[in-house]
Amino acid sequence: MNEQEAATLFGALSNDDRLRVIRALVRAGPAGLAAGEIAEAIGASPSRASFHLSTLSEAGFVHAERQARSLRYRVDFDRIGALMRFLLEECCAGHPDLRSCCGS
Amino acid sequence: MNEQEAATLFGALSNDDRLRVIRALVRAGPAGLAAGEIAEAIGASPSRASFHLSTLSEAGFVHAERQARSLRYRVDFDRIGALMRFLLEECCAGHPDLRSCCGS
DNA sequence: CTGACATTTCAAGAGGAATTGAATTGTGAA
DNA sequence: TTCACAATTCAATTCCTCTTGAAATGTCAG
Repeated sequence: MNEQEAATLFGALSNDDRLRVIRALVRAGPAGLAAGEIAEAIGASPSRASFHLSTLSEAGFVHAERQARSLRYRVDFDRIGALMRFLLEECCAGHPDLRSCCGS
Repeated sequence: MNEQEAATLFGALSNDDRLRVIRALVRAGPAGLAAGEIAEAIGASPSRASFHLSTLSEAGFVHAERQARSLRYRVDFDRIGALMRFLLEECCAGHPDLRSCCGS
């Protein structure tokens, strides 16, 4: 992960619709949510939800799996963790002041 | 911190110039860096560096203090930590899979 | 095969973000 | 005061992102 890639990933998080998508998917847990359910959950049209889902998918924050007529999305925690690690460790050089960010 | 604000803050991180600025400021430590030094460090014109610094400053990730003819910038770790906490705790509901992100 | 449903893709337009170089502001030295 | 320096601000341009609604794709039931 370099600055270029990290910037793209942060860009995928820089939208409140997309943050709501992630939140909804976290709430849904391992079962995930169908695209239509996500659209309804965040109050967006199917087309708009699909646009944001493809951004999140390209970033690797979510993955889709076809299930009958639906596409079921799940969140990828590892990918989110990798971005956090970049900012906290690589970028911020493991600065002690940031160690407390995880509430540990 | 809500999704709207968090999205804005992630937007401030969604640029490789600005990530390099943060990295440079972290390396500089408490002493901080003058705007001109930052511009040189990231290989940008003074005007371009200033543009990105103002974005980071509005987001609260950096703060400036005048020192003679220079403006000295420092990174705000608390602000970065607050955003991380939002994603990890608020948005991601403290999901166990993300607990490992700080390498603790 | 036909029809209905779930979702994505596409084209067009609106709005915001980034880059450039010139002009401006603020600060200090002589 | 005058000059030089440090940095920001501005205007113009370009580029990218987002939104919308219509059209296309893929999937299944009858």
